[in-house]
Amino acid sequence: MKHLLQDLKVNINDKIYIKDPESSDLGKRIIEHSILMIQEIGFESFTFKKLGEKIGSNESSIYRYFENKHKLLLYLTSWYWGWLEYQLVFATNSISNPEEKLKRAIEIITQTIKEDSSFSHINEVLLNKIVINEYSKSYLTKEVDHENKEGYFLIYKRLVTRLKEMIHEVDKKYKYPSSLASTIIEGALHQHFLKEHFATITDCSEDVSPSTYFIDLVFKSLK
Amino acid sequence: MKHLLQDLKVNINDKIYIKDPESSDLGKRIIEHSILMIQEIGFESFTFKKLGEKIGSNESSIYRYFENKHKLLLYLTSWYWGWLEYQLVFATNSISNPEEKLKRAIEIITQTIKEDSSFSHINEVLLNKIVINEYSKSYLTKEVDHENKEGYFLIYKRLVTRLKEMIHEVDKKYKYPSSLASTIIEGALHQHFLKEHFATITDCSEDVSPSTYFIDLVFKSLK
DNA sequence: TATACTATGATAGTAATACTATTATATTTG
DNA sequence: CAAATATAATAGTATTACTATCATAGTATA
Repeated sequence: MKHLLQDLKVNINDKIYIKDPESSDLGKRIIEHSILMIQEIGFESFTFKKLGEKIGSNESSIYRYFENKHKLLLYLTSWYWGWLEYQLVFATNSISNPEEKLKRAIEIITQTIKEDSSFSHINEVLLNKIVINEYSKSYLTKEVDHENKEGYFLIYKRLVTRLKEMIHEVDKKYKYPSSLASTIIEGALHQHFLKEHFATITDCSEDVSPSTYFIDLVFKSLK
Repeated sequence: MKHLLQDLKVNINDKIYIKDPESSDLGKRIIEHSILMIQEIGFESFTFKKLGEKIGSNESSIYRYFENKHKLLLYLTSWYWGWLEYQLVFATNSISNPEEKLKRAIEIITQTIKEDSSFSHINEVLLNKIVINEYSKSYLTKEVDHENKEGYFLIYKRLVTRLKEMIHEVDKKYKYPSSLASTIIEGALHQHFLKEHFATITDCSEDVSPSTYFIDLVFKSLK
């Protein structure tokens, strides 16, 4: 799979950035080190000034790529969802049995990302952790309706819709395929968070993965 | 019910505040107007200075009640979960049939808060909206483990645990009662958010309430 | 009734944040 | 080689998130 993904470019809404970070060396360093830094100190403490110092560049140069750190977060999380969508399509495309296909899809979506894949400057393991800890902040804002109209959440919504369609294929009479799909995707992030920080209110642990729980939940609901 | 609740005081961890806002007129105005203001302009734009201006008081006086706006958010959301816990216990206490009890519990937890109840200075309708839009931000921080140890999320975790126990009473063999309980509570907030802002990825709407969806989901999973 | 204590308010000040603007310099391209 | 472009350096602004100090009004107490 690695070499196939090598040349894949996740297509991100170009209103999210001012200058495409994939188009230059500095841009790639911004992406690479913003992931490391946000994971390390958290999104609230992260600033363009600190990032500039880290990559031996200047605050003002980073502002030429992204309007502000909120847009950078939208970029990173869009990239993540786009990457996950690719994993999903790639892994399920050849499966014809709808139950098997859905099961595999849930596994992909709820898994803990374990190893680095082929994008040299993007660490998906850390990016997954950032999504768990920060994704909600990208849409829980007063600007969400406007940003949604601009298409900033398109990749995420497309992923939910893909999952919804797989659910529908398994049970055409099930009444809440969209809600179930959005519950799986958001709920998986939440269970991963609970596992790390509020272990008493989840059954997920070293031994029980969110995948196991969600597969059980979904297949009991269908048919 | 109203007069019964009248004298109820939600018991909040006293490390969350410096001075109990329930103990003075200024304190109550801080709570009342912070709810109005956070709902109006969002938590990010909300500042103690603006709040001071609104209530004809001073920034420095508000700092005598809360260390910072994060702690104020913890206070407001703890109050909300405490209030909801009371609603839950009150409404389900007399029900002996476990299925009925659980069904009623899910209804309480996933409902849209519709009318003002008896707390004169606290608007639960707006507070519910704040919880939907801002609650995640209170725990998606780098300080979460420390604050959890201090007991800042106790009421929330207790509510999840109560729901978990009700699930367990319905199906003692079900393997994921905690995860299911936390999924319902977090998922309900999420579905309410989607209904308002991302209607295409939910089945919840004017006609279909999150309650309907979650009751279906839960009872199909049990027994 | 004097005084002491408490709550609140007013003012000032600080470091950091989140930018914008301008100018300088290095690199690429035509 | 000139021109265009990218990046870096520097400076400056308004706002935020506080802390500290002092003044004052009201209440409790001796």
